[in-house]
This record gives sequence, C-alpha cells and structure tokens, in this order.
Amino acid sequence: MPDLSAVLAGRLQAAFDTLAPGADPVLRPSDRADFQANGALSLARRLGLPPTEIADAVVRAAQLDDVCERVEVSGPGFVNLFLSTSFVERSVREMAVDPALGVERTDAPERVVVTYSHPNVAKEMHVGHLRSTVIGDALCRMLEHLGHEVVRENHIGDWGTPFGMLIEHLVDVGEKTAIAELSVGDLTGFYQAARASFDGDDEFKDRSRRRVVLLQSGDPETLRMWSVLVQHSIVYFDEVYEKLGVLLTDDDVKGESFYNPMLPQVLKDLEAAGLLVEDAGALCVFPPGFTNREGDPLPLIVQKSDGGFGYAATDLACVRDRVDVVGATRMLYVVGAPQAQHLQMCFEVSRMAGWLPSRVSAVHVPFGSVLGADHRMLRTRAGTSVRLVDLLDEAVSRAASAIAERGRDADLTEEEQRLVARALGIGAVKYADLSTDRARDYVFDWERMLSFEGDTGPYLQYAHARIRSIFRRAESGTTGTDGFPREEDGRAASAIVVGTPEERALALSLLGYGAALHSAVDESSPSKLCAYLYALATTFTTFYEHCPVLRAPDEMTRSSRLALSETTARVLAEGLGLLGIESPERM
RNA sequence: GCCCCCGUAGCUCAGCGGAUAGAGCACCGGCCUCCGGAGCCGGGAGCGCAGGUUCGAGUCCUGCCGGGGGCGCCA
Repeated sequence: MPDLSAVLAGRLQAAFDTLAPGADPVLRPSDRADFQANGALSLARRLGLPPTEIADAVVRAAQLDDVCERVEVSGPGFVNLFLSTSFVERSVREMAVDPALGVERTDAPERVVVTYSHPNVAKEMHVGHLRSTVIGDALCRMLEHLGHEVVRENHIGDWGTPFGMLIEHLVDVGEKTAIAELSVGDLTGFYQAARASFDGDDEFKDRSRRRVVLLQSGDPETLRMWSVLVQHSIVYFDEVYEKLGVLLTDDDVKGESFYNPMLPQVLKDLEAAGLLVEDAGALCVFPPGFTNREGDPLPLIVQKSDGGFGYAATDLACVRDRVDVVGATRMLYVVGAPQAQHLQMCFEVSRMAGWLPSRVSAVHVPFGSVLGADHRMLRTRAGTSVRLVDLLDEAVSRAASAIAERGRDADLTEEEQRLVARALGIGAVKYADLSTDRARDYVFDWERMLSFEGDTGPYLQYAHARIRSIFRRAESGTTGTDGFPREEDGRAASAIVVGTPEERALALSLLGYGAALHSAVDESSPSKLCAYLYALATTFTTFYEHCPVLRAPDEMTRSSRLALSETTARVLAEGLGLLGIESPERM
C-alpha cells in the first residue's frame, strides 16, 4: 500500500507534468486543509504566469475525485486538499489489516555499513559511547526494516601505543588479577593504574615502549597477552550492550587491529597514486580545501615521523575494506561531531585515491554532547566522566521506584515488575537521547526523561500499555491480530468508520507512519520518528477522551474504534521497537 | 586567526522556503470525577542583532554578537 502522501503526490505530479514536466508539487500536511500543494507559486515565475492561474490549471488537470472531497485554490496560489472520508476510511483499513502497517520497503535496497559504538579496550564506556551506540542501533533497525541490508561494525580501539603500557601493567599485576578487574568492569582502575606507572616510572615507560615494538612485530607472547586484554574487555562491552538492549554482538567487532595488516598497502598505493608528500618527517596527503591555523594546507598524516601509523591510515583502510570486501554502497559513521573534519579529510583522500567510487556514499552522522544540568559536559560530582553502566543501573532503579510509587498494575509479579523497570529505565534514557536533533547537545535530566507526561519514553510506553489494556478488558478472543473482531464471534466489523473529528485526526496520524519512518531513515534522524510517535500518542489521547471505545454507541462503531486503537498500539510498539525501545503489555 | 555546529516562550525542545511560529514542563482559569488521568478544554509569554535574496525568510546568503567544538604526528 503506497502511503497517503505518496498517492496524493503522484496524482499532483501528473497534473504538474502537464504544465512543466518534473515540477515539484511541494506537497505538505497543512493546518488549513489535510494537505497543501505549494508548487504553483514557484512555478509561476518560471512560466511567467500568475500563480493562481497555475494553481487553477493544476486543479483542473489533477485526478483527485476518488481521494478528495474538496480541492480549493486559496491565498496567493495554494492548492488545499481535503481528503474524502471514504478514502481515509479505506486507507486506514488497508493499513490496519496490513502486517507491515502500510510501510513500503525501499525499491532501491542498499548494503549499508553502519559503524558505531566503538569503545576502547581496557577503558571505560561513558556517555559519549551511549549516544553513538543508541543512535547507531536505531539507524540499523530502521534501515533493516525498510529493506536495506545492514552490516554493523564496531570499530573498537584495540591497537596502538597505549597497549605497550597496558600489557606491561598486565605483566606487573598478573593475568589473574587483570582478568578479574576487566571482567567486573573496573576498567578505569586498570587503565589509570597503567597510566600512573607509565607517567611515574621511567623503567616502566621503557618497557612499555619496547612492548609496543614487540606487539607491532607480532611477537607471539605479546600478542597472547594483548588478546587477553581484548577478549575480557569485549566480555565487559557485551554486558553493557546487554543492559542497553542493542543489536551489537561479538560478530560485529571489527577493531583497529583488523586493519593493521592493510596499512602498508594503503601507504604504498597512495605513493603509487602520487598523493603522498613528506612533511616534517611524516608521510601525508594534502586534500584540497583544508587549512590549518596558519592558513597552510592541512595534512592527513598517514605515517608518523617515527614510522608508526596514525588513525588516519586505519580509517583509510576501513574505507577500502568496506567498499572492496564488504561491498558497501553506503557507509554511515555514527561518530561525534568533533571528528567532522577528520572524516571529511579521510573521505576526500579516499575519493582522490579512487577507493571511494561515486556510486558509494560515505556519510558522517555526527552527534552533540550529553550535558549536565549546568550545561557543561556531564560529569560525576568528582569531576570524572560518568560510567555508562552506572548511568544505566540508575535509570533502571529510578524507573523501579517510579513504578512502585504509581502501582499501576497490581497484578504484576516481581519478575514482571523487574522487566518493566528495565524497559522503562532504559527506554527513558534512549528516548531522551534519540528524540532531540542529533547534531545538538542535550541536557541530561532524570526527572524529565522518566516523567510519564510530555515527550518521553515512559509516556509512549504507557500510552501503548493503556491501549493494550482496552483489549484485555474487552471480552477475550474478540479480536484477531489485525484488530478486527473475528468472524467466529459473530461480529460484522469489516470497515473503519471515520465520523468524528477525533477519529479523522487519528486516522490521518496513523496514515503518516510510513512517511515519518522514511524521512527518519533518509535523514539518519531517529528524532523524526520520535516526533511522529509522540504526535500519534497525543492524537490518540484526544480520540480516547472523546470517543468511547468499549462503550461505543453501536457495534460497528465499537469495532471500528477497536481497530483504530489496535493499529495505534501496533504502530507505537513497532515504532518504539525500531528505536530499540521495548513496549511492555502492562506496567 | 581560520573552519564546523548551535542561538526559537521562564525551562527543555519541534518547526520540510509558504498563510496566524508549535509541543511538553512550570504558571493562570474552567470541565470531567466515565474504558487505568498518557485527563480534557482554554489563556499569557518567543525566532540573538543588522543587512540581503524572494511574491513569501525562524528556515537560504553576508556580516556582527553569544555558546560549544576543531585546527600535523593521541584516537
């Protein structure tokens, strides 16, 4: 089922094509009508005709009889479209009986590599990783849902100079102790102890430097110890992912070390392409358009003056691997905004070297910082960055007390309450993160994100649970999964009736689901989907207040409203699911 | 100094070049006390500043002001 706006856009496009082929109808939802097409105004200049004349011509040429009850030209040349009730009823019924809820899968499936999360081995995960992980996870779910093939990559920091120090620390404390610390998640302690030795002990520092060389040269014992650090850190990361409820698994781990063997070839091919320039002892590429503090060309340093490879070399190898081996047609880098310039340079150099053909897109999906109530980077009282696990545990425990206070559903077992607390707490954190524009910083506020009122995860989850409760209250077995009463119950509900303004508003809101999802994916902006779901939930509330469902005046109205309610619940559950947020049946 | 992002109501945020800039919280006034108050209805209050493009600018362009970030061997 093509979605509503697609149907209208198609009809209008045909009309516009008769006047000026390819002219954009500029179709938008409107508060003056159901939809408004503003294309006549911009076309007026091109054609040198009065806009109202063009609008009139469009209305005459457009075949809208079966979908609109009224079409008017108003103002300077707006075309206002008022959908016919029968079309709305027909469309929303199609949606209600459609397992896919009317969402069209893409007609141009791509292989999309999404790289996100990327924690560092033997280092704590903090709120910065939260954003990347949650946003990346939502993007993967949405892309897959629309029919794209998604390859998740967790580019963990598992290579480089810090490992000399970390391995020597491992040697000093013994593997048993090290493993114990890492697996309970005391990564801060481990890393800081290593750092302290490195900074305060010259002998340790020397050993560390030698250890880096051993690691680089592939010394088996060094590699074994390195692997201990990596494996046990991954165990810990998995615990965090488990708490967070994201899709990432060990199979998605493709860390810096994976690309290490490819780095000499990167250098060699850049050299062969004539792009490599030696500058101050380092081997660099100078992509055009980037300058430094002094206004001089800014280099992407591929090989440092000490002969080691920097992260630029690794990122270039990533591009090659993703294009040549993984076969990506699109790459999304869910990486913090501060990396913008670095990534632009990497992409540019990749293009110059011919590693990133024009048919493959590489997109930085940047995000802002998480701020505390003081509008500065979120920190603990001690001034250290907040551990992600602590934050998640606090979310769940705060949600648990919120539920205990409210005591919504007394029938819940302890185990069910525990699961609900988890869904609410984690959902609240995720929703708070996903619902604001990615690019902006956002203020982390427990009170607000856990509130059952306003644009929050718990509000949407509660809205969903309340709708489900309608069905529990209705006689059991009266509805099938499509929301329509079953034939065997002797009820003749096969149609949706859109009589009241509230029913109409709800129907139109439901019909906007597909468009909202597509725009969220097109713009890599989960917040678009959040905004849609919130609007749907509030529209439902108004409907629910004004239109009795179980006590509807007649059977036909009742079954129609049940179907609208059920469809709303399904959209909420599926939409939240695509954001990585659970929707408990009861809470 | 240059580059990037951001400045919208008291607070937190939406706003796709289109008509009268929307929510939530907080505040004020009504209503419901009925399917789990996610209550419902109404009210006050705002686009950092100055130019420009356009029939039309919160949205695009330029310059300021303010906040954050980046700017060669950490990743």
